[in-house]
This record gives sequence, structure tokens and C-alpha cells, in this order.
Amino acid sequence: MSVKPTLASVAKEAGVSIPTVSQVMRGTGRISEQTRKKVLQAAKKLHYVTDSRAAAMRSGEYHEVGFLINQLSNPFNAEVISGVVDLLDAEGYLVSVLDTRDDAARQSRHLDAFIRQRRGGLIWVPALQTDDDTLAMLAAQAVPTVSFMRPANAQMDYVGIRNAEATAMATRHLIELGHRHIAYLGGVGMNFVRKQRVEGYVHTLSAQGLGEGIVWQCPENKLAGLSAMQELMHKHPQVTAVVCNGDMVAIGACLALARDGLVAGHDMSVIGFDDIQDAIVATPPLTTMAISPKNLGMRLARVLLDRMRDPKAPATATEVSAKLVLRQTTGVPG
Amino acid sequence: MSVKPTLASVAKEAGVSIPTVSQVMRGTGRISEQTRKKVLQAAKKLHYVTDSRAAAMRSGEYHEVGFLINQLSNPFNAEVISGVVDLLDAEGYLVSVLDTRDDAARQSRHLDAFIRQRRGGLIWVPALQTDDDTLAMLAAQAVPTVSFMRPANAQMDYVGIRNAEATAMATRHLIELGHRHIAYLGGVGMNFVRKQRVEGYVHTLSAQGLGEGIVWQCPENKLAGLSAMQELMHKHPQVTAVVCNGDMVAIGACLALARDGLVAGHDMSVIGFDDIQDAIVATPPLTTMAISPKNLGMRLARVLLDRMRDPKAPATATEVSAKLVLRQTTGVPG
DNA sequence: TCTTTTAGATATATCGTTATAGCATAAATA
DNA sequence: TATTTATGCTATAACGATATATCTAAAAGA
Repeated sequence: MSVKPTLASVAKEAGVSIPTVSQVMRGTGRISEQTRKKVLQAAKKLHYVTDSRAAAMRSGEYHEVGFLINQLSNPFNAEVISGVVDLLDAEGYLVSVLDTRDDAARQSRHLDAFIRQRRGGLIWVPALQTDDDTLAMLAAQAVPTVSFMRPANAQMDYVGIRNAEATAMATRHLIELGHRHIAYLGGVGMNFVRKQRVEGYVHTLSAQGLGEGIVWQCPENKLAGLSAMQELMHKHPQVTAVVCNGDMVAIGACLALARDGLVAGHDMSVIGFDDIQDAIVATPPLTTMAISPKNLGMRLARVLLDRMRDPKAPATATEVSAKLVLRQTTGVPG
Repeated sequence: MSVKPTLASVAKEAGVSIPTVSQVMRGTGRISEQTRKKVLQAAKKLHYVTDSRAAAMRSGEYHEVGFLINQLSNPFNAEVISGVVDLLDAEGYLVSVLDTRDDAARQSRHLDAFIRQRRGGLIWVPALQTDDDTLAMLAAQAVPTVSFMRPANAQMDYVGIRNAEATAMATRHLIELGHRHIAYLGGVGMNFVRKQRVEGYVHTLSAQGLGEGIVWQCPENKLAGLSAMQELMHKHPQVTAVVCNGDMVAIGACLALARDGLVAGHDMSVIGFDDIQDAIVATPPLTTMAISPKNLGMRLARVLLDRMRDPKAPATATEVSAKLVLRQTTGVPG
């Protein structure tokens, strides 16, 4: 294997100076057609590729952004990422994804490494337990940053979901179907998103005089949803409907029903959140609060682009609404 | 927002020279305890974080690696990634994930951007239609690279799966159960992985005098698996068992059966590949050729580490075996 | 013919680090 | 006391690129 090609080696190969090569590569300055060809040929021969870190160091222009996500294995997130990448890719940015797994220590390490790389911008879902030191560090670095799902503070752009509105809508839907004992299932701890969602659920219940509700925890995956639903049914047999924190949990809940020979939408109503691809092929197909993850991702990307172009503009907060998508897991109480 | 802190600003704050700060930050050289404290305090106050690009440029040491994956939304890949990250994170490397979506043009753009960043290492699943130019470019850059799933060429390390062995095992299992009309379902085009898997299937069939088999294409997701299975059953009603290219397709196939009121493992045997988490909670639970994705990821990481430590060592090829995990989607012909 | 303009290239400084060598001052040795 | 050695810090050059200024030769104008 040869050594990495640099401007210097290309310049030598083409018999010109280093700045000349630099100008040819970027299409700036006054260069004769003859020299241009000579340089391009040499660059091609040596497989020259610009060292963007060295370039960025001098020019101050960064075309790399990072995306710190809290759970890479969640298909909803994967689709958001694809939306972000689609738009930023078209604008000439490289998007690198890092998985924090919602662990503050891991996030801190990743964030440190990210800052060390001096990328152009950052999108992140602040991990649970994110401490003030981390926020102070991030602010000190002056990196254009957008918070996703969970707002970090008022000085930082934020893109998220109207969570309370969505769960209120879901709960209302179940009440209108005639349900009186509705539980909330999913999510762990009282993080921002879950707090909002639970609030929307609780407020709607109490506004209708249906008590304080039943709130049940579980991690965001199918297996956890399955066993949580089993426990819930055992402890609270009067429940006839559940609002779920996410589709994975909702699908898990439906699996629990199926194991007991029950049918979702008939014996028990289940409503999800996210509208992941699995929701459509689930049996029965899942009624859910739909977010278009791809659009959400593109919105995120646009906010980040705006921030990078104008670092001094006031911070923005963007919230998108969820839409109730009726499929077959909700119905009148059986 | 303040300007980004540098060694120079910390040096000024602490009243010492730039090299002194550099030495304190890295714990090298001879520094008095007094100066050390002074510098650390100044660094903390300004939230100084090393610019790793500038550092790497001088020292030649890179602690960032990239992972170009062909499908981020596939949970199997997500688990492989988590294995890679776990090990490399512990060794002080930052892993950035890029999604090529198996598109050669997108891969080419990402690879270019990656090379421009001069990272320390690369793991990639060469996209379908990867051209020789791309390989030549990569070779010219002298970046430690490991190919995953699909070998790029003999000069490059490779970590993958014993595909033919696995599908042969799967096919043999079905034959032993008494099946005589076994189809192969899933995958698109004749890429390396699919070719090997189909070969394992075809050889086993013909060795048993069961003809050439039926090979059916479809993308690696549940919905595609569902409709492909419907078509397959319509065109080839004699088929009683299918070997699938992946669990997503297998689960989709089971959904197709359920829609027709059929039961996998009884009316039709289905065997998957990967053993993703969904395989366990599928109804019925999926029989599959299991790979431990996390271990695979850690293996990958170790090969990359070895390569980075010794760039001149001969290229290695590592293949892991799949294990038949019996659940409920295979049984005697109904 | 002499000056001015312009095209086409290059010299030089710089970005934020690290590596190497060097230079004081204090301590240890002869 | 003179010399060596160790300690603690700094000057300088480099990494690979870009920005700015400069320089030469040819073309255009006076």
C-alpha cells in the first residue's frame, strides 16, 4: 500500500506548486486549461482526496455533522435518521450516527470525542440524566446544535412532538369508543417525552371524570411490552384499553393478548405511538398515533442548516403533531 | 456564545506557553505540580477540548473509525453495530455509522467524505454494484479496512458468515422432517451473501435428488416477505417449506400464512436467518439459523484493531458458523 | 518605446496541534 | 569553586490544507 496522497505529492507529480493544485481542486483562482488538465490527471493517478480536516482547520468550513441518538435499534429512529441524511447529504454534509443508548456516561464520552473532531453541527437526543456540566461544555464549544425529542435548554434549537396533544387524542378516542378503564403502558422513568405523554393521558381522563388512571412502566421493545401487558392485566383486570408509549410496546402488548387467546381491538383496545413499519404488518394491524419520521428528520435537518448558516439567530422550537391512524386494535369494549 | 477555546487561549489564561499546556493535557513531559494545576484550572474554566483533527494531523494517531452499513433499519445490523461500538469504545475509539442503503453512488459519496476526514479505520459492507474505481481509491488511501459480510478482494480483511454451510443445514433439517418441495425465499440479485446461501440450499437439494429447487427474490423487510410468500404459494402450490434469506422475510412469510388462515410449522414450514429479537416474539416463534450479532460485531472490531496496529500483516478472512435454533415454524409436512 | 493591465502562476503566513531540540535555573557531583 | 546533571519550561518546525499577497511575462494602451 502506498502512502496517503497529499497536495504536495500531486503538485510534484504535475510539476506545479501546491497552491495551484489547491485551486484546481476547488475550481477557484485563474488557472489555464492546460495546467488544469495536468493537475487533474496527476490527482486521478494518485487517487488524491482532500483532507477535509486540514482544509476545515484553515477555512473554518465544516461539512460534517453528528447525530447522537438514544436508541439506534429503534426503527422509528432509523427512519428519522434516514430523513436527516437525505436532506443533509443533498446539501453536501456527511452525517455520522452515534448511539448513546440513553446512557449519560456514554453520551459524555461520545460528545467529548465529537467535540474533539470539531464537526460542523450536531443533532442530539439528550440522554436521560444529562448533567449541567455536559450542557455547559457544549455551550462553550459554540457548535451549532439542535435537540431532538427532548429540549436541552432555552438557548438551544429544539425539534420534537406535541406529545400531550397526541396522547390526549388517543385517550379521547378510546373514551368515545366507550372505554372507562384505560391504562398507560410503556416508557421508563419520568423523562420529558414520557412526562408529556402521561400528562396528556391523565388530563384527558380526569377531565372526563375517569379518575387518575393507571401508569405502567416498561422499556421500549416488544418483549418488555409483552410481559408488562401480562402483569398489567393480572393486577388490573378491569382495564379494557391501553394507550402505549410506543409501537414496539403496543405490538408487544398485542402479543401478550394473543398468548392468552384474546384479540386486540375486541377483547382489549391497544393504541400505539410512532407508526413504525411493523405497525402495518402487525396482527391485527395497529391503531397508532402516527408521526412521519422521515419528515421529522428532514425538519430536523433544516433547522440545523439554518442554525449553521446563522449562529446568532434566536433559538427556535418546532413541534409536530401526531395523527390518529385507525387500524384494527381499537374498538368498543368487549 | 464564546469562541472555541484553543491551546493558545488556555496558555494565555494560565500564563504559560502553548507546548506546556499541550503536555499537561496529555500527561507527558516534565511539569511541576504547581503549573499543572494552574493549567488544568484554566482549561476547565474555558471548557477546553482538544481538537483531535489538528492533533491527529501532527501525531498521525487517529482514534475514529467509520462503519459503512448497507441497511441501518435492519435490527440485525443494529446489533452488530452495538457489538463493534462496545469493543472499540472501550479501546478509546469513536465509531461513526453511515448508511449506504446498498446504493453504490451513495456509498461512493460517503466513502469520499470518509476518506476526506482521514479517520483511523473503516468497516464496510461493500454495496452491491461497488465498482473497481472505488476499490482502487480505497486501496490508494492506505486506510485500515475490514469488509463485513461481503469480501471486497483478497488484499482486504474480511469477516463474514459461513452462509452455504448454514443454508445447507437449514435445508437438511427440512428434508429430515420429510419435506420434498422446499423453496428459497428472499434477497435481491445475486450478491455474494445470497449466492452462497442459495448455493448451500441448491447443493443440498440436488445431493438428495430433490431437483434444482425454487428460488424467489424479495427485499429484506416484512412487508416484502409477506407479498412474496403469497405469490410463491400461488405459483408453486406444491411447496411445503421455505428457507428464508433473513428473519424479516421469514416473519413476513409467516404473516402471509396467517392471513390465509394457515399456521407456520404445521401447514408450511418456515426457517429464517439471523435470529433477530423479533424472531422470539413472532407468532409462532421462528425457527432460524442463529448468528450472535453482538459477538460478530466484537469479532469485527478485533480484526480492525489488529489491522490498525499492524498495517502490513497479511489479510485475514474470518467466518463464523450459524446455529440451528429450533422454535415452532418448522415441522413435518402437514 | 514606456507604462499599464491582466492572466497565470507562486511565496508566505496561518489554522491548532505535537515532536524535537534547546535554554535557563537549581541541585548534585567532583 | 567549577562542572555536571536534572528539572521545568519554551522556541521552533512540522502536519496538509487555504487565504492573501506577490511576482513574472505577455498583452494592451499611451
